[in-house]
Amino acid sequence: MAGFWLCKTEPEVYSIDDLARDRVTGWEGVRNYQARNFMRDGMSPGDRVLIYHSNADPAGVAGVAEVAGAAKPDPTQFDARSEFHDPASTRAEPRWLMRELRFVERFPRTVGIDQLRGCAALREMVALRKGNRLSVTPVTKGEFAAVLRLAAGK
DNA sequence: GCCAACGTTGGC
DNA sequence: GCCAACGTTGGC
Repeated sequence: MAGFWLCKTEPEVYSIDDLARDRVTGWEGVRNYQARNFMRDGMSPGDRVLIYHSNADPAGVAGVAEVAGAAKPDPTQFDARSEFHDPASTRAEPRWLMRELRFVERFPRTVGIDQLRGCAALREMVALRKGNRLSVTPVTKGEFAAVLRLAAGK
């Protein structure tokens, strides 16, 4: 049974269009334990991922990716020049993990946060809950389908 | 730029 | 283990 997720990204840093160009990318820079655990223990190859543009105009879900590989150490944690460098992490016991994500589709128009909040089927979606800041959150099958319907203008 | 909400850090 | 201080997120 495939799973469904939502990953946030700031499009000025890395957008769905960048993913469309790259086709596959390592989803680096996740530095929150709960989000890491979702990537490590929750995700499986083939899972579908809503790509959410945060700090953006418009903010909202811009497209879909899929999980393309096993969890592996995020190389930026070992890079002293990276903003994601973690001097407390070791190669023997890496603290931070990432997944490869593969581009699936870009929506014709970003499904804005107002549309998401206005959709009854998304009322319980973790990413929309008050105060939620996790960059990786689970999505139900029904929620995923509802976002695709909004993207299709239905 | 503001600020609510939340996670992390570190002194004790 | 508590919790105040601090840093970050992200919508507006």
